[in-house]
Amino acid sequence: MGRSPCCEKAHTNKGAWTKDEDQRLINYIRAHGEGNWRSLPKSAGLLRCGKSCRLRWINYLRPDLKRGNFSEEEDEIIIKLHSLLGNRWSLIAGRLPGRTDNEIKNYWNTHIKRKLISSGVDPQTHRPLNSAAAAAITQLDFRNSAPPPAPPVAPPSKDNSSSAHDTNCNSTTTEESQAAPQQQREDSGGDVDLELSIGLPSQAKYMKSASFNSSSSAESKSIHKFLWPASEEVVAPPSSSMCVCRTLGFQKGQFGNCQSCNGLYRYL
DNA sequence: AAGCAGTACAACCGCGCACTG
DNA sequence: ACAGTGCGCGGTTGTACTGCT
Repeated sequence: MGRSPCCEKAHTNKGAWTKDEDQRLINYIRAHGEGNWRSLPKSAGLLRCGKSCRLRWINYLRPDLKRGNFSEEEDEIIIKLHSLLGNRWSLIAGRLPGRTDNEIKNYWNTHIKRKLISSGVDPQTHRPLNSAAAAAITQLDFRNSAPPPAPPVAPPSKDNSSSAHDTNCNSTTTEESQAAPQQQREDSGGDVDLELSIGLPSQAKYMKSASFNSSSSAESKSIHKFLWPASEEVVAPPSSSMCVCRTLGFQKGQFGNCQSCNGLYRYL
């Protein structure tokens, strides 16, 4: 049972976008807004896949994009968030206005990874490189008992990356999720200290993932912790129900006060 | 100047989830 | 409950650019 292709590949352009194509896309979105990506190319007179249009707009043409080099501060935020979230680029991008997930992902792979390695830090575990092997062995020892205190970083395989990470987050308490940053602070001489506290973003997609089967109160509390701005205290919502911040009318990715739990939440 | 290797980043691809009928 | 569709995400690839020999 195959998936229907997102577009007629035989009649679509591929590769670099021309200025004319960019202009058509910009004009169309200005007039009609974002969305309906599948039908957009035809309506806009573009011989492109809808997905390609969406990507071009989000990663390159959007007017609110901040082009140019990443600042030192942005570097630190990315490193910090990656240590907490792993390869959740879209979530990391949500904390960096004007930056896209693709941009951050590329920047990570080409700059930060190398920077961390050269300073003796494993970019996946955010631990000192020479102790990474020991950490792996330690994790193996946990396999027969409780879930290992794995670093909050997605493993390379996509199939189990999100599930492993989600499982970790779901049962993760604040102190657990801060273990890696704490380690990093010690390892990097304490130059990165954004005081970020974090838990699992309460996205329905994560709640519904195959790995999410938690029902304990502690875990259901932890899944209500959201990405927190620096220096904000993590406060779990008072009830185990879904936080209502999805209904408060925030723009996607924005932060705001949740009237239900009186906390600062990010609308996802 | 030419060739090569390394780097940067735009774009593509496949998959999973949400939504809808 | 189920299948089809659209969208978003993360991983990967392709290619232009840059620096070195």
